[in-house]
Amino acid sequence: MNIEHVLTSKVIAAVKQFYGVDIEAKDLQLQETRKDFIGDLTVVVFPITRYAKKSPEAVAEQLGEYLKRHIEEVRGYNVVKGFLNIEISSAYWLKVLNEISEDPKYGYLKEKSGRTIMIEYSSPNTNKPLHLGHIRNNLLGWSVSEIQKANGHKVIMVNLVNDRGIHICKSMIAWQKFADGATPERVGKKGDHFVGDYYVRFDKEYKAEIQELIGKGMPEEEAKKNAPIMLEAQEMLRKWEAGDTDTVALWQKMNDWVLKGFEETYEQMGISFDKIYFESQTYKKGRDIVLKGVADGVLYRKETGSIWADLTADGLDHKLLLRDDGTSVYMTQDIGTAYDRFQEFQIDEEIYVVGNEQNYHFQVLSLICKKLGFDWADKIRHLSYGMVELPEGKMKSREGTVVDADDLMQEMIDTARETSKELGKLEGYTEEEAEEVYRKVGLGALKYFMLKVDPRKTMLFNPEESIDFNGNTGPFVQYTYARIRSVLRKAVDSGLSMYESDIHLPISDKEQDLIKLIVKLPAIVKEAGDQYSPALLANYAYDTAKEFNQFYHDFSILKEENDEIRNFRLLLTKQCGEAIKSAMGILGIELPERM
RNA sequence: GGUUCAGUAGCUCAGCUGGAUAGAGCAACGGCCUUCUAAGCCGUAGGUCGUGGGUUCGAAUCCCGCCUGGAUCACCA
Repeated sequence: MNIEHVLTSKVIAAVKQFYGVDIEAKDLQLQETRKDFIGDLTVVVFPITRYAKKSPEAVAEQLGEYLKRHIEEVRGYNVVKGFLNIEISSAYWLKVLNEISEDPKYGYLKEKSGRTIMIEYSSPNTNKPLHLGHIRNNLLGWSVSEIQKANGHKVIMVNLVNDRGIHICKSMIAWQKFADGATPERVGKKGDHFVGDYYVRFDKEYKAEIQELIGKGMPEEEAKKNAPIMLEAQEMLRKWEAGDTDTVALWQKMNDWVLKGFEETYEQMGISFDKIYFESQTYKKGRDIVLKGVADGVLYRKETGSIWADLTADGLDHKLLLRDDGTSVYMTQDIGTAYDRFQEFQIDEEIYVVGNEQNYHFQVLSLICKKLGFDWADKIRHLSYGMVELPEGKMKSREGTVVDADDLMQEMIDTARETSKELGKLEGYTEEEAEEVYRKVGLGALKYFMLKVDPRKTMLFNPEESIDFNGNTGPFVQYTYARIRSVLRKAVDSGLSMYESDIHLPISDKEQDLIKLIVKLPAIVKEAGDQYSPALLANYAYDTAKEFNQFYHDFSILKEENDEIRNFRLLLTKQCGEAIKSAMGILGIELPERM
């Protein structure tokens, strides 16, 4: 039984006894005592004052006395204004620490919730490589999935690859015209980068043609529509949709190159999927559902034949669902795929990890699904995240200010290598072992930097700062963990055993603070799950690492002469490492044993 | 204009289901390597929590107005 529950129930009992009023746990405010005050937990008594008809101080005093008498673990209390600060005995914290040490996967909930959550993330286009924005998406999607798993839910991670459309045709046309039979293998380039180059090439040619037409006196708008290369791309899209054999074969070949490239990127990033959907196979979906919606009178048809949803009653506009020619649009597809997924899987929730530029889309999606009468309409959820900006301003592919995902990851690893070598770390490691550490540190820096920020917020990615391994960064947490492992290795080497700590000596405040942080982990995992926010876990890992660093600095561990104290500190060190490992592991950040 | 998200130290971010004197890191300045990893630790300095009202014992946190910035409002995806 956790001390907070005990306190809560006893306070309720006391209020009942003294003031004859029944209050509920949620009306009670029990919080951690602020650092500047003495105590561990604080009851805010202001809300109780109105039943008691006494001053806040008197109420606090009365409750404090009661708690001290009735709860063994309560060692003492003090009252400051309306705050009752309760001091918990060291014995309690030691007991909890011992309990935690028996849990091999501390921080992960053991009981299965029985809930299944589907998470769709990444969703790349197959015409160019992944960039900085995708990195945030991928890391968020992955860590949120892991957080939900840690909360005992079953998670199905899916990726919906956008492998069709005019943008793909642009790369295809440019390749046909300018590649002269080149392939990624022959050129020695990653497939997604290879294809992306032709996408850029298309844009260059397209712009040149527009200028040429304008030079001949054509208005800009018209020139954009009539540039020969654009007409070719549109023609290619028509051929693709008609199932033209050569076009489909080329499309297949180029998509395979790109997807192979993506696989490498995903692997380097440490993410994966349970199932991959391709838009080329799903883009016609949803049509029947929409037509049924018309029959049911939920949707309406215009004279020209197109089908719409009227959302003006909800403060939104009219939304197109089927074109005049009867083909689907993006929204229609999403309705269709969602429908299919709820048919195929027993899922209790579906989360889409998509940038906030699509907030409107998802608002409309859930509204229309509700109108269509689907009972799963309220089970879909948009995990919206803000854009990633650069110090110089926005990323623009046309202006060449895009930060490429592969390049960035490599740059981070290179910097980790340089820094590590400069500091003369990792002596005695083989080249291979050292490389593994550089990889963990470089990627850890990137991942932590991205995940520590509240997903909803637009974030600024400063490449230089992320490579600076000081402060609130992944490498700092990793470094702390490496030191913890080092201490534990040395303990083993010198034959020190680590048994349960049943010391009766009082432990210091610093040590108690550290235990309290360790104890908090499961609550943080739960909260992160409720809020779909890895940021909480990242900041928790940092807080714990920082607290450990102070402890490490102030107290001797291995050199402590008193066996009981040394063993206690070793156990504390070990569990601190476990807590950090769990938190970082859930975020998808690996921890090196040395660095 | 409609919808929506945000605005906290010079910079990047925590804190937001109302609670005590608003916290970190970076940058600046000053200390600490004969002692378990100095990618570290300690200290100094830095704030009208965008703004004006309201709700109450109490507001960075909740409500309303305003200001500023982002996103979005296609027979694109």
